[in-house]
Amino acid sequence: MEKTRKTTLSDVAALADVSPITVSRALRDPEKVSQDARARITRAIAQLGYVPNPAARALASGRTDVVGVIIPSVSNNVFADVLRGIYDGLQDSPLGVQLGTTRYSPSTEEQLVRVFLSQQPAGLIVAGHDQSPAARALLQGAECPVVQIMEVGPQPIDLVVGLSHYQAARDGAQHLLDMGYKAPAFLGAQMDPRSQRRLAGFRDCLIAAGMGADDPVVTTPEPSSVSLGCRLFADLLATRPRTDAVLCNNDDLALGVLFEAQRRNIRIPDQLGICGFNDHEMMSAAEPPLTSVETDRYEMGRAAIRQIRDRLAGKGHPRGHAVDLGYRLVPRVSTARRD
Amino acid sequence: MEKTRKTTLSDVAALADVSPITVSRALRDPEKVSQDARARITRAIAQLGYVPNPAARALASGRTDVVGVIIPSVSNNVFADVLRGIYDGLQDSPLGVQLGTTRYSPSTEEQLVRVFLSQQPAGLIVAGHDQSPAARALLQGAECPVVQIMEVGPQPIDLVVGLSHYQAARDGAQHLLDMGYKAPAFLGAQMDPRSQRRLAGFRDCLIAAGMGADDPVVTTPEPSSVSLGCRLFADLLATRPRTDAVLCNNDDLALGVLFEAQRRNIRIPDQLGICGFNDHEMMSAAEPPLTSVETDRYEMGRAAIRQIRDRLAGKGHPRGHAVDLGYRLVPRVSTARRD
DNA sequence: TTGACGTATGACAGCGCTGTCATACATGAT
DNA sequence: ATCATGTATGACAGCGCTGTCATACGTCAA
Repeated sequence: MEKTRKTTLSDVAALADVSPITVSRALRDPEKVSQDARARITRAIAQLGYVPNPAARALASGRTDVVGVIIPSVSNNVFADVLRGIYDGLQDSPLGVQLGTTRYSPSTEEQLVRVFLSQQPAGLIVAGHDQSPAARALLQGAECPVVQIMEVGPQPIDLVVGLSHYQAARDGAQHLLDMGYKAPAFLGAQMDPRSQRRLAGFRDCLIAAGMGADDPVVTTPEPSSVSLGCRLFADLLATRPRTDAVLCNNDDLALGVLFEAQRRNIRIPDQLGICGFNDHEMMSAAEPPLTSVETDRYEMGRAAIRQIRDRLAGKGHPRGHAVDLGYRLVPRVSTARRD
Repeated sequence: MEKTRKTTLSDVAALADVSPITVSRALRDPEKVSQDARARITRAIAQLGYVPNPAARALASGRTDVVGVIIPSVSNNVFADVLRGIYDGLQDSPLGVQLGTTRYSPSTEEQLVRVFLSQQPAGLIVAGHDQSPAARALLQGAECPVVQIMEVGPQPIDLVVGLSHYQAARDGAQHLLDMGYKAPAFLGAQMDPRSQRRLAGFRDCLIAAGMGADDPVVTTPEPSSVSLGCRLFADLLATRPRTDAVLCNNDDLALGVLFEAQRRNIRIPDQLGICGFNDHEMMSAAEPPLTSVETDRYEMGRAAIRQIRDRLAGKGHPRGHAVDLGYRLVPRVSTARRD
């Protein structure tokens, strides 16, 4: 490993005929440096191809330009959309992203929180409200802004951007009843805490409608997929053949249900109503188009970053501030039963 | 910002009654420290809740425990799978991930390469072979292992894990001809360099079959989606009504074609053959199941990390080593034309 | 003229860790 | 007894930057 002796601040300073501190200031706070010096410094930087060393900056200042993002998984397209929002929100800022995935394990999450906080990040984004007590304590003591995303809930750690999964699912279930379906069921995979809340919303809707005796629910802890939607729907039909509608925990499952119904010549929406969750782009393209509960994952990421940037700029919201992004039921043909 | 004066190596050293250097060694190279000292140090660390400062380590050693990953987009499920492989490959290692997205822009990519390299990463993973000359030069001069993923190609920068998109698409096109389709077309979105290579494979297959005169290709630079598949297919039918098969640049488009065909009562596979690309999980679940060219995105991520870890451990492959993961045509009902 | 104040710049020390070299002692071969 | 070798540990300096305080020089009101 031959060291090429990277150019440093001092090299730039020497060439620009100022002290290193002035260069440092010119980089971070150009206002504070005279036009003249700034011009010479800029030229010297270009000439030497100087690139600052983030580790040195972090060590000296105790801060970094990295936002930690801790989510359960990258292959869930919900989080892919959130990440896209995060990256777009970070445009034209010096901030970068360090990403960690928990695989839905609270202990992994706790470890990631510990590691990320040790890097003294500019901010931290974590998914959900179900951190372990130790992780919560760590986050509570963090010196940087912390944003919990995906869900609004009681007892925020710091900032929150999300929606009520309970209400969203409850509205989805109500929609099925409103459209005249008599025996709706719930299909769920990957039953993480948010999925549990959605299930609770479904159940409470049925109870409120006087249909609480039965509990038409098929779930599995397996990760969600379209194939799994096919299988769960098959299981559902085997045990509850009179089911006439399904509220799916997410859109992948809903798509699987559609395919399985097509295979069995079950007519959508007359014999079976289908409602998904999140309103992924494909839902409107399907044949027939599938009803879903729209959530704005992209905006969730953007808003989270906005919270952090505002806070860093000193004009942010105080602790406990929550943004409820809401949701929107998007009725399509798949639940438009003709009576 | 009240500073709580983090506990440092020296604090641990004092408590364990050794010098700071011994603590440092105990952390990085436990073999080199006596049983006895190690036990005392471990106890002291636990007692003080000591967490190392990565910035200080990076500054002193000139290295970090971060692997930079530069990909075009996170919302493309191809890259989501790759990322999953990367994270799984990083299990039980001290390495973390810093993720950057280029949005398919070479200049953004170049900037990310610059920024990431300035952090002196443990390794760098970049998608594709189409970096700008400046980015290539930077990567060539990098002191860390660099892995180009997705695609095998000429003139690797360092290490490569990928497959031939040209060949894969050519085989997909040949499959359509083999199944008796007479007028296959190509549908493409997001025409990045890899897509261009796939298109070239399609074209060369037709030329080899003596069908080169016509050029049945509909593409758009828009990002891919299921809805876009519907639209491109509609466009295709409008201009080339005699088309009897489509090779899609990816699975999203293929799904869109399926839905649009269903809407128009076009029978799959007899009136229309459909072949996707990547073989995303949903392809086998569709009705009818959709033929696709399988690529192992997950393994691509894992293998890339394996290359880096091996290299860091000193037992890696030399510069220029390429792993061709291949591909596999998975024929399903959507191309099983009955003659 | 004097002092108060604002602006541009610099000196100094130190952030927490590791690379390098040195030291102390034990072991075994000669 | 002598030396080479190996093992466990430590001293020292410094990685590249920034926080803090100090300095030099102007400007303006009294």
